[in-house]
Amino acid sequence: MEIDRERTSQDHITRKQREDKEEEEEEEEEEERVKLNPIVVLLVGAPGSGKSTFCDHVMKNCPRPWARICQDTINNGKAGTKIQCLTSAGSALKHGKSVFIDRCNLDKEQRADFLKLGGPQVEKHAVVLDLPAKLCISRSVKRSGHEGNLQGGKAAAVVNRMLQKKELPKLGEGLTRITFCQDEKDVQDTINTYNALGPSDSLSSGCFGQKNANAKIQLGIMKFLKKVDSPGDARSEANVSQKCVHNEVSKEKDHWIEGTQNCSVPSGHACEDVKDCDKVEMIADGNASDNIPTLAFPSISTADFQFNLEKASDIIVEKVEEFISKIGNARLVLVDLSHGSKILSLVRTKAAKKYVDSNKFFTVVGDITRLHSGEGLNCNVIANASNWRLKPGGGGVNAAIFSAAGPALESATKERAGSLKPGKAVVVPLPPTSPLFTREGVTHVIHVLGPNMNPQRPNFLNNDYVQGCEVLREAYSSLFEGFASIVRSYGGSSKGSSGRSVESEISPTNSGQKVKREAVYESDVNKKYKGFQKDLKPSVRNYLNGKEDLDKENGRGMTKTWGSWAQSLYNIAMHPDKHKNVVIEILDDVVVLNDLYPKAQRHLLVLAIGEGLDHLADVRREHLSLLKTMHAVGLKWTEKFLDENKSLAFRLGYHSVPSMRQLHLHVISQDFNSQHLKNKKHWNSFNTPFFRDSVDVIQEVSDHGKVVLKNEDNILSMELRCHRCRSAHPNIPRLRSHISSCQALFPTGLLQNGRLVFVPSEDGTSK
DNA sequence: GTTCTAGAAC
DNA sequence: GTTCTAGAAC
Repeated sequence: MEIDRERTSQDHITRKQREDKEEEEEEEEEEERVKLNPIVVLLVGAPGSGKSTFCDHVMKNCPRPWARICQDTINNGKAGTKIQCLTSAGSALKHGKSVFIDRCNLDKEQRADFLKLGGPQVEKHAVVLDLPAKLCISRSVKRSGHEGNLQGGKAAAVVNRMLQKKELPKLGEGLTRITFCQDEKDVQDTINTYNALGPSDSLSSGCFGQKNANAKIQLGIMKFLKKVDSPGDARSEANVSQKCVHNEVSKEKDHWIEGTQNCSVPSGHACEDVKDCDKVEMIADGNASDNIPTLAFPSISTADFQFNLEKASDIIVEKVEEFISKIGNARLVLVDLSHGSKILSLVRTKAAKKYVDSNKFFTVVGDITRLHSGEGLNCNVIANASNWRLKPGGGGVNAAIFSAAGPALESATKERAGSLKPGKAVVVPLPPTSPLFTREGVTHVIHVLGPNMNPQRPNFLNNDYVQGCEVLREAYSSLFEGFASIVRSYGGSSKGSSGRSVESEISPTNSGQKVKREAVYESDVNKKYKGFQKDLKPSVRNYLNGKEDLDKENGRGMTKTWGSWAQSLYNIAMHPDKHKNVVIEILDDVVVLNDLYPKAQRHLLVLAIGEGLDHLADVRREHLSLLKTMHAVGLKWTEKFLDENKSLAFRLGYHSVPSMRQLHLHVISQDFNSQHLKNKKHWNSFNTPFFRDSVDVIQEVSDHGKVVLKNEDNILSMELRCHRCRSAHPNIPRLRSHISSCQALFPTGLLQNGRLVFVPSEDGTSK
């Protein structure tokens, strides 16, 4: 009893001392912890993605103390549990060590407990090693030391399974910083970042390195807007993008109208730019309420026709100066889509030097087909940098204007002229039904053809700038004269008719409009080219009859050049009757043939008959019924094949960027069982977004008048994934072996909207 | 589009 | 040594 009491008392003292000591230690630890500012870094990645290697590199070189919590080895060198990892990590944090959580952490649930470690005061980072599945598989196979196929296959299966469940981390989970690594370079950069992290340093918060869907869209927009700056741009692009970043993706308005006198010469400062913005808005607001006859024109010949920019800008300023005095109060506006446009900046500088009146001539960054709706600038006349055939197509301004104006412009143009010579222009009154008329208030389009310095285009001048400059001057003269004739014909006398009167005369509701229009129809400019049209028709006919030498004279659709080997489908489309050995069906608008190198049991091509339809990029609303015909013919053949073999499934679609010229629809069974399927490009061209389902193409053309082609550069060299279960495979032979037996249901995306054509099995599934 | 082939990857 | 890819030529 006595002894017991004594012991109890001793126990009490010991416990008390122990508690005090622990408290002291905890306080010290806390101080140490605060001083060391430890962080938790979750590595996120499949086996073989390089998580441990990442940790090793950082722990070797980074000056702060680290603990690596590895679930694979936490149990005395063997795999342990998540609880063990959490305990161990908590303890390391208490000792002021920063912690690497070296486990896959691929889904949110797996990460959640680790994100509670150390409470909110401990920063949580994620480093996502999102490397190609193929690389992870091959590394994990290698690491296991078993290179036999069986082990390799197992590793692949494990990695695949994990990657399919992968949920990329988000800041909302409780992370303060996320770094995404998609290749070895990203990994090395991230290692360097963490190596440089001293004991009390911290890294900035946010997401880094993510190339997510959003980023792609943004890139697409940037490409679309040609925001990729050309080298030697007179303006600092950094200034420009900072200046108006709020406008870049959303609607662009006003700010981009830059008066010549406000142009910032070579080294513009940000503050000047802001000033410009303010000034510009003021001008634009003024414009919105008035209706001064205005010609918006693109720089002629400097884009696709590769005319020297310095020389072109001299000529523009010279010709503008010459005409500005002749056209009364009318205005000329040089338009370019690109913010960093060199031609605009050259012209602004030169016009400013010559004191060209900035009320009568200025430059605008914007879409020439949306100057009213997009920029608040009323332009009743726009110029088109045309091709000699005066047809839609090609890229750039010509395609944009024809597309925005709708078929009305093409027919109205046809009435005026059939073709155009370099240096000439043709004035085309825009029918009031055209969206350009109703939406943008454009009453006339003036097609103008400039000199060509591009060897890939018709009438190449072979660097002869003496002739080139002459033709370019002539082109601007023809253009401005055409514009002057419009201004005159609307009673806008060269000397000071009011803008308002012009507006009233050309208003769509005005009954006098037709008469006024007729006046323009008979302008000199037009008479001249009606004759010319007859002259050139025979050559056009020759061209249509297959004289391929004339191919190069076709100024449209020339953004892509086709090698001689790429012409066979085109030749078949032009002369189906001469290719009866390969053609299995000839209809009015389409030809059907088996693919010469089928990539599946059934693989045929429905080929469009008709000139000027090289590929999807040429497709416009006017081709909608052709697209539907092609689809219907494809479906008809699919049904025939399904009658013969109900186990097949088919997709009908187009390659975004085909190798062979002439629009062709692939009808292909989804077994992909073919000796001709040999490489990544073959696979990915049918099993990534590079393959555009016919139903989607039809929808898109119907909605937008054309196909939006996102040119993702590496899409054809992407990793190989099964089109059914989406598993990744290291090479073509392995992939083929997998798809020969994969019975997974097709992804839901394919089962929607009739993208996949098949005979449903009795349980209603796609097999 | 395919074929050919050097050389990387296994 | 064999398999596979990727770039050039056509």
